Amino acid sequence: MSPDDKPHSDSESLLVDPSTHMESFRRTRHNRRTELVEDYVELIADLIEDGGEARQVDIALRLGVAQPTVAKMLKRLAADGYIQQRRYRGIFLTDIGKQLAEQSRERHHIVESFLCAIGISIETARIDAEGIEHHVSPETLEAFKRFVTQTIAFS
Amino acid sequence: MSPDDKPHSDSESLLVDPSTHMESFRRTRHNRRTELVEDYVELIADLIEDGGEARQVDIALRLGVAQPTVAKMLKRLAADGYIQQRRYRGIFLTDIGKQLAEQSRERHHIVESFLCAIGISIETARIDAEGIEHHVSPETLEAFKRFVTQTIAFS
DNA sequence: TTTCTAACATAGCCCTGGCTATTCTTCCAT
DNA sequence: ATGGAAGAATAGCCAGGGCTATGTTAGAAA
Ligand SMILES: [Mn+2]
Ligand SMILES: [Mn+2]
Ligand SMILES: [Mn+2]
Ligand SMILES: [Mn+2]
Repeated sequence: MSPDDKPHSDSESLLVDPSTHMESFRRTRHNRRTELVEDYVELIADLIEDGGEARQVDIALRLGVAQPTVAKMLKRLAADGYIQQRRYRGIFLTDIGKQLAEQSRERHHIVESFLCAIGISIETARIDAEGIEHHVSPETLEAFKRFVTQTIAFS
Repeated sequence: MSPDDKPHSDSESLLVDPSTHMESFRRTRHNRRTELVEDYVELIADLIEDGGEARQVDIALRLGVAQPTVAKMLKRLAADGYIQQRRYRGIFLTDIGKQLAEQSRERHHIVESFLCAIGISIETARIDAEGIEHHVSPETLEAFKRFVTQTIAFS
C-alpha cells in the first residue's frame, strides 16, 4: 500500500479537530439537560400570569404528557429550588425560578420573532422555536435580536 | 369575588391554545429522540470519508463519551438498520444510513452557514448549529438556505 | 354537613443514554 | 511465532423522562 491509501492523507481534510468537535457535542448534551427545566418554569410563569395559578393538569395538558410525569418533574424542580409546592395547592416560582422563567421567556420570544422575521410562518416558527431556543448561545441571541430590530425598522 | 378575579378574564390573553402548545412540545420531544441517531450517522460518514474507516474509539473521542456508550448506541443503530457491524472491525453505513447521513450533513451545513451569514463567529456557529440543526423544519431550512444564497450573492 | 368528583400523590414499570470495571480479540512488534 | 497493547465487547450500575394503575385529598354541590 502507498502511504496515501487514506482518502485525505495528512491534511486531515474536512473534519474539525477532535477536541473542538467534542466541545460542541458536550455543550449540546448540556443544553439538552436544561431544556425541560426551562420549558417548565416558563410555562408555569405563563400560567400564573394568565390564570392566576399553575396547576398540574394544565401543565400536563399543554406539554402533552401525563399528570404523574409532571408530578415527578415538579419534585425535581422543587428539589432544585425553582419552585415551591404545597400539597394539593398550586405551584409557585421561587426568585430563582422567576429569574430563569424570565430569561427563558425572553430568549424564546426573540427566537420566535427572529424566525418570523426571516419569513417563516407563525405556525412553523412556534414549533421550531420551542426546540431551537435551548441551543441558542448569548452571541447568537444578540444577533437574532439585532436582526429583528432592523427588520422592524425597515418596514 | 368578582367574575374578573383572573388577570386576563375571558380573552385568554397571551397563551396560545392548549392543543397548539402541546403540538410544539410533542414535536420537540420527537426531534430529541432522533438527534443522537442523526449525529452518529453523520459522524460515521465523515470519519469514513476522512480516514477510510469509522472506529468506536474515534467516535467516542469526537462525541466526548466513553467507548461502551458508543458500543451500546451502535447496537441500536444496527438494530434499526442504519449501520452494519462486524465484530472487532469497523462500522459501515447501510443505504438507509448513508441517506440519513447525507440529509443530516446537508442540513447541518446549511444551519452553520446561515449562522455565519448573520454575523456569528465560526466557533459559536459550530457549537450552536450542533444543537439547533435537529429542530429545524424543512420550511425553516429552506428559509436559511435562501438567506445564505442571497448573502453570498451580495458580497 | 355530607358526598362526589376532579386533582394530586404514589408505586412500579419501561427505555434511553450515560458511566466503570472487566474480559475478550486482533494485530503489530519483537 | 508470540506477547502485549489497543480496541471492542460485556456486565452492571445510575439518573432522567416517559407511561399506567391506583390510592388520597380538597373543595364544590347538593
Ligand atoms: Mn420556551
Ligand atoms: Mn422549549
Ligand atoms: Mn450534525
Ligand atoms: Mn447535532
